[in-house]
Amino acid sequence: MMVESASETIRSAPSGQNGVGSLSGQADGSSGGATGTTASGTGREVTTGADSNGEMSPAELLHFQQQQSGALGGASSWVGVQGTGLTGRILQVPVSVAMMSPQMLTPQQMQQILSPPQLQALLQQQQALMLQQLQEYYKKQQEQLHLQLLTQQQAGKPQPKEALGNKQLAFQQQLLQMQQLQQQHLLNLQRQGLVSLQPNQASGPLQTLPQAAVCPTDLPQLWKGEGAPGQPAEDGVKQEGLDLTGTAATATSFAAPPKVSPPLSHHTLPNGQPTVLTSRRDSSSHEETPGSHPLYGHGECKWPGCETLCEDLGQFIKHLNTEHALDDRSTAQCRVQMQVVQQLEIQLAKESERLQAMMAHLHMRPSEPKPFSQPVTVSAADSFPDGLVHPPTSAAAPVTPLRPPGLGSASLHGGGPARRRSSDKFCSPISSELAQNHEFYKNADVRPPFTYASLIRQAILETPDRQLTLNEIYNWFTRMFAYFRRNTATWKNAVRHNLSLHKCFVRVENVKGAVWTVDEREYQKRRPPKMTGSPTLVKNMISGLSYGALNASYQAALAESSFPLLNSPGMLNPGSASSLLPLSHDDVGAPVEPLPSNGSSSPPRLSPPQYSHQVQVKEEPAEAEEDRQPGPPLGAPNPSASGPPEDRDLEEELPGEELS
DNA sequence: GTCAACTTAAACAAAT
DNA sequence: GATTTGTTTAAGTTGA
Repeated sequence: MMVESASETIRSAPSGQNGVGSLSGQADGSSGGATGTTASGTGREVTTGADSNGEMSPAELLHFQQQQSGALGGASSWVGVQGTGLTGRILQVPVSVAMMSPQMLTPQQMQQILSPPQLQALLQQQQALMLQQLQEYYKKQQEQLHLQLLTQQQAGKPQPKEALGNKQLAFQQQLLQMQQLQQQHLLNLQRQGLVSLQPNQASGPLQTLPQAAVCPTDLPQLWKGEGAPGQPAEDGVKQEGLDLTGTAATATSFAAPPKVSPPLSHHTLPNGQPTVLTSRRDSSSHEETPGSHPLYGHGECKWPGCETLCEDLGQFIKHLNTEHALDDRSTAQCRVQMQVVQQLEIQLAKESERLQAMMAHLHMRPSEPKPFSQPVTVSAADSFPDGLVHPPTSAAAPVTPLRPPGLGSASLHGGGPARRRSSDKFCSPISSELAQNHEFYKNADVRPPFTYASLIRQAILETPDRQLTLNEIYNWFTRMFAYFRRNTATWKNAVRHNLSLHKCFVRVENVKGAVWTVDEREYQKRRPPKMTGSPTLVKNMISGLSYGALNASYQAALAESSFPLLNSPGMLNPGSASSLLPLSHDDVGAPVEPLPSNGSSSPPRLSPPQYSHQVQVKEEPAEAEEDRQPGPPLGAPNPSASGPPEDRDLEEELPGEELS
């Protein structure tokens, strides 16, 4: 299908289509096509801008910038998905081809048709053409900007400093993006095997663009001393050669995982991201490490594009002073590296903003933006949810309740019957857990780490009269959990199954029809005897629930979840006072699912009116508690009691009762 | 390895 | 007759 489509596109390409579609189709389906569209638009826009007289309104400029951002976004997505060389190639090809039109041939086809020298000549010609257009465009833009500045100054209406700065910044970013496109284009060609970059093969235009990118303001010191803004520093350009190309490759390869095999060229990509970091250190804390050098590591020079082996630091220093002295070439390389860093910072800001938006969307109460360099640390004293600080009523599964709901690996769309085996019986009180993470479950498509039985029980107990129809139970599930808004047939069947299977759920006929109630005694009977009866086991559980273990588990879960903002107070605050129950042995030894106030430890308090005409459908077991439970299923509301049922349960649930 | 709890799926019947 | 509700059985997984 895709092959046919690609072939069709290829055949029709000469009639006017660009080559993006053909390559996209040939390579891959969706992703390539999408990127291709963006790249195509960018290329078209660039051409239009270059062909025009250079006049571009702010709106057009913004549009152009957005398109460029889109193209870069495509590159970013390539960064994200680039697990294989093929994928990266797929997504990158359209950018190249969009610029290589109108040949309308895939690189492979061109390789078949043309000899390598012809290919290189062709590519260089195209690059030169494209870059010439770009240069022309940017020169005009720069002139226009200068003109505007002058005009505004002469008019005595100086534009607000901030506006000017923004404009220049935008312009700078635009230039940087174009540079990246250019560099990526080169890298694409390398990856496609169309270009085997040799040290002196970096064409002039490839290097002149950075010169054009020189902005009259906002340039660091290193930029000074270069040629006047807008005037290419030809000397520096000519000397850049391979090293600059290598740096350019670095600029694009910072996002490329090392898995991507280097291009056919024998010139390997030098230092990916570490180069960037090294460069930053180079400019900031260079002299703070006398015993080492940020540009020296693993016995080789970390200068972008260098990788010269140096036996020791002395040799490296010597090499550094000779090969990377303060000259035009080094300055140009440093400049490129700065641009790389700037671009990365811009990208970081974008991603950070995106993360904030995502968190806000998920109602995760985004905290103040944190630098990503900040490690995710959880202070056990102040960050644990309340249900976590005190041993959450059970020791058996400390991790599960600690794990921010649904963020654990086992609960995220996990497959298989056992994915939710974080049994409710060993979890923190479901109601407190739900209360804490209500918004999360409500909005995140995450399976709650509770059993159907516990959820059904919770649904019933949440109602004032402790009874629900089946449909109301359904509604509660869908209302409380985004997860249950899909696969309705499955979980509804499970709900019905659980209602029928467990004796703790009692069907009651009343005026409304059939409703379901909870027999807490039966529910508690589901607990494993060993959990309630064995003091030794309880002791072990207590020891197993040491604070440190909790903390470690939670931190591990957090690290696993990659939701650092869950540490925000909104998610992990100590919780309400009601849930901050003392860490009593009762909690530990007691059943995980706390008994409601009308549980076994206390006499049945209220008999809801509806129970007067109830019809006990289910047959109680022989040892049923008719003797001790004269009334209908326990689960009747306790209006007099304050606070969540489980809180009362924790207080009232006595081991003695549980042992029965 | 066994057992209990749990999940999922499915079939079936009764009620709506 | 279609849908909903309720029951039951079976198979599989997991943790104790």
